[in-house]
Amino acid sequence: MTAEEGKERFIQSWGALGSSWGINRTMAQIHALLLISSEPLCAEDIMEELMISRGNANMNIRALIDWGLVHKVLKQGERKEFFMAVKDMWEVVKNIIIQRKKRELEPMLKVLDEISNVESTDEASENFLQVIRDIKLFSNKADATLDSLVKSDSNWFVGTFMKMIK
Amino acid sequence: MTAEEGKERFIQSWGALGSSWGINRTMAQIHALLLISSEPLCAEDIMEELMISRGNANMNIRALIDWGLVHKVLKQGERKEFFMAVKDMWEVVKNIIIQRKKRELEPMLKVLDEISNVESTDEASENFLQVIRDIKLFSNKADATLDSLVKSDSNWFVGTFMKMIK
DNA sequence: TTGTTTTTTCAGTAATTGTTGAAACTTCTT
DNA sequence: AAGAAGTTTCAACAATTACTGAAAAAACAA
Repeated sequence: MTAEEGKERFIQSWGALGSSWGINRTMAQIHALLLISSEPLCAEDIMEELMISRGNANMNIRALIDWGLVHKVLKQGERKEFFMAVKDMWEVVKNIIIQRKKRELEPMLKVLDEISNVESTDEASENFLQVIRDIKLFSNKADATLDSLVKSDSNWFVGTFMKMIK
Repeated sequence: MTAEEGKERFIQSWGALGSSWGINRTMAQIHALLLISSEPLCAEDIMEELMISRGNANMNIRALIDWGLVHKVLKQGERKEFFMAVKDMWEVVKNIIIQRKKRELEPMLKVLDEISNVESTDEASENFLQVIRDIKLFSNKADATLDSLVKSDSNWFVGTFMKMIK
């Protein structure tokens, strides 16, 4: 396999992985492309490499910046913007956790709180409340755990965690 | 909020949550419905409650069984099948981890292995290889960590983990 | 074996989600 | 201020994904 084929393969796989996690294919592919690029790329580079339109490129680049996975880079003497991916994997995963927690886990916790105020009348609604309480308990633990995880450093994950739980 | 409204709310939210994680809305809604039901339900119950077709119900119930999130229950004297969700949240999350690891993480590890065999010719492909190696290292750690997590028990998660990493 | 009930499959269709491309906007330069 | 370079927006369109409903298959009963 040549380097060129390897890159192509990686971009495709990363795109497919994104897809199955609710991240659109193109956004994941742009991320992959920037990850493996040694130089910051501009919108045109990305459009050309992935054969996508300007609008598509722009929207997905903004989304990546929004997720904290890509940074804007200004080259002196150049007017246009260049983009560079955060390459530290721990940083990448941390940012994804932070964003998804905020966008998905926290709203769910809010809903669970609201729901757990229903008055239990019969056996069926008693069961309902019990399930909601369990999920709430579990979600709160997960929330707290993710907070700690995000605060801890890469070394901790790569080095210590496995010994602790083995 | 009445119990009925609460249930409705929960089913909708769980469906939306599923959506943003690459799980189809209906599958997540069926899961929600079974979670909060005190009795096992049959296909017709589910079709009626969620206003979906028989085909849709059937396919998504099978998928839930496939993921280990729902079990088939046979009531004596009844010919048709009934379904019951696994209600222990730890068990639910564990099964989801097992499945997604198998379906997504492991194939990605395979791809990374293949890719990391490209010969490095120039500076650009050297950078490429370095990124791939980093991702591989990180993914292997994640893989091992998830294995341990799945082997550990609920109590560990709910009780001990947070103290350890604080 | 034949009829009845239940489950499964899948081609066609519907709904959702993602993409394009051109116009509007912004920023910079002279 | 006018033009050039670059960025953003979004209505129309395309691609993908999900759902339906009816027919086939399977499971069971008499």
